[in-house]
Amino acid sequence: MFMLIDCNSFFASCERVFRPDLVGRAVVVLSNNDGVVVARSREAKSFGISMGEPYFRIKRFVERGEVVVFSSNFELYSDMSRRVMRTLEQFCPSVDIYSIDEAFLDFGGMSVGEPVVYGREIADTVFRWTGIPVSVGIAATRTLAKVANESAKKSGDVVCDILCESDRLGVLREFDIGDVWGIGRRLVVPLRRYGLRTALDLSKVEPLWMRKHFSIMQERTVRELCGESCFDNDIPRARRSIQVSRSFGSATSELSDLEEAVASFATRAAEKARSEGTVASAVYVHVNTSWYKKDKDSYYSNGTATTLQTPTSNTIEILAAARKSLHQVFVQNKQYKKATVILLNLVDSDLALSQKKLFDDDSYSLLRREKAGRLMCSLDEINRKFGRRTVYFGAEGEQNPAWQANRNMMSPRYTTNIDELPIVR
DNA sequence: TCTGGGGTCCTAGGACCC
DNA sequence: TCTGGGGTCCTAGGACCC
Repeated sequence: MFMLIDCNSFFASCERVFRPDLVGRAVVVLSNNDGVVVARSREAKSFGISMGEPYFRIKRFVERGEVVVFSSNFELYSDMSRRVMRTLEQFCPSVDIYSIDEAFLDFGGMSVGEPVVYGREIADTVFRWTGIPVSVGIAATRTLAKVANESAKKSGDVVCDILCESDRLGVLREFDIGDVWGIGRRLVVPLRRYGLRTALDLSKVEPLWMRKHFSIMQERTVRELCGESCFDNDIPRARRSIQVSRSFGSATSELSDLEEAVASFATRAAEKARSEGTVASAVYVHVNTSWYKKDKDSYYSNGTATTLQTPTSNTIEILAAARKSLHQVFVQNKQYKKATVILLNLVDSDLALSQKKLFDDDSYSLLRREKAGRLMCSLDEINRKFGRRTVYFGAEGEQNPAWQANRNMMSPRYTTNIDELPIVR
């Protein structure tokens, strides 16, 4: 038995926890740079605001006071997510965090009494302890648990249980094939051509036919819909890449601006790698102009990777590689709107070091690497203790440059910053 | 005027090996 | 007419997820 716990309108719900005056009102949260809508409360959905809708198109609602809008406050959402996940751990020994707002509880063959009652108890507790409303889907496989969760949300219930055969068939029959987990926009088109409309239709397809015409992933989806668990023994592997990218507040054609932006992103990526104990083998840098500008001929998008001689998480080495990549893709007279830095082929740093010792007996270079490693540790420690950017690299430039993203409507970091705690009068 | 960020996996094809 | 068999590694592109 699996339970999928999914937070309702997660980012919007986080904002409402500290703004009870917004309960019952239409709330939306915007992406970075206040670009598009990424979360909507139920009330906002009823205004016809869709996911990914550009902000400027819904601004009129905001100006009329009908919709309340927030810039994204990831520090708050990450902390609230952590609280929700901690709560879930009280209820199941195996909590698989699938994204910032959802987790699979894997009960295996464990008995929890009446599943629906247990599911409701989980939802009640999460709400009482964190203020976040959740929906619960219960089924024999992860894909079916996703279906059940959607179904609960659609019907306005908190819990949907499709463990028994008749419930499974009943829900699948009403479930659109395009909403099935693993069936995206592109696959829906050919599937419909074969006459498949609902999740039930999909579940009746011969799995091997599915593999032949699509891929092994879709074959597994079909099996999962029939109750055969195929995604349950995923060993949580360390991620293989780290990406940091941002759209700019305003476009720039200056190499020096891009150098600063890329250096900032590369620094952030290296910090992430160190915190996870991994080292990168290559640094990929990508830049592009705006896709939406009228003059399509001037659109430019290009990226390239620079290989590191020895895999590393040392900011100094990563900065040098990122700069080299940037210089290879930069061209004059383009209005750059976004830059991306990706650390590629991440491997465990201890493993990489022992290999290096095995094949490289240059003790001087090893000593230098060790010293550089201690320097990075000290940087991280200082910034952790005294706040981000207490010490930083000159290459990152000053605070608040032109390319920095707009985030003009951000709520306080209520739970993570001592100066921004909510005040109760 | 104004359009996000961060991941994963699979497949096909080419280069190369014996 | 007919053109081996079995592998690895890498990359680009396409699909998916939230």
